[in-house]
Amino acid sequence: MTPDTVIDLDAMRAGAQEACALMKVLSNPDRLLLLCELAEGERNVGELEQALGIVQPTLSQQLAVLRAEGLVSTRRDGKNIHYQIASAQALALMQVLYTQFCTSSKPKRNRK
Amino acid sequence: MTPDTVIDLDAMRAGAQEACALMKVLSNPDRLLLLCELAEGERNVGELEQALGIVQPTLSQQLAVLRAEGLVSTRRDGKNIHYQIASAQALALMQVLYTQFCTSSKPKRNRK
DNA sequence: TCATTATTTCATCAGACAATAAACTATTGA
DNA sequence: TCAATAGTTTATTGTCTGATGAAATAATGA
Repeated sequence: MTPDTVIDLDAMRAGAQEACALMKVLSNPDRLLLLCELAEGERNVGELEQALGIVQPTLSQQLAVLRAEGLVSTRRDGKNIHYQIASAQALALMQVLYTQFCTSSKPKRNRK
Repeated sequence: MTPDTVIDLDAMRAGAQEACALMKVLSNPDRLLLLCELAEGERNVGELEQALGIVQPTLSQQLAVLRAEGLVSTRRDGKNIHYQIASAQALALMQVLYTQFCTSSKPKRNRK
């Protein structure tokens, strides 16, 4: 009875839902910067704070979001907690974003 | 006076801001589906409604968002308004999302 | 001009998100 | 055990988003 299109729709919706979840996490400049930084290697919270200039509680809050969504994983080393990217999909997306927004035309944007 | 890192940060922030704007638009399942559908070619509103099963006002509202962000453009033909994708960046992203979330494992999608 | 079809806009309300401050937990070293 | 450092959690509040229903606009054909 139900036509193919309905089946298709369900599959599409499921995919969209999943993709959307990732988009949501990436739709915050701080989180984007965090992933950018982490894309270059493991960092602890202090390093992230210093490199990106995000105030501590905000930073921690956004890291919590990344953790909750499984985009990063952590490793404790004494007082410090080291973060690293844990999602191949996120990494793939970040790569595209990088080539689209950080390398294209714009020569050397030096503002201010 | 201001160290290099600050310059870099500004550039990074600018890029993140821009990328973030696109992520925001993509972080809604309906909009994702709309772009998915449009990625296959021009469609008018009625076709989109039928293909995706999104109720009219919501559909129109989300199309308005896509328009406002310049991700789609329109063309009127009598009573109908045809939509098409107008952003190369969006298209690039959609492609990655498609391979990441729609091709893996899941069977083939053969629409109507 | 009037009715109809196609689409958009407006208004309302509930739920999600972000910035900030304050409190809390864990680890190390004295 | 106490103080200090590194990070996280909680609470508050203002803002943004999205779903929905109702009204408005545009084009066509009778």
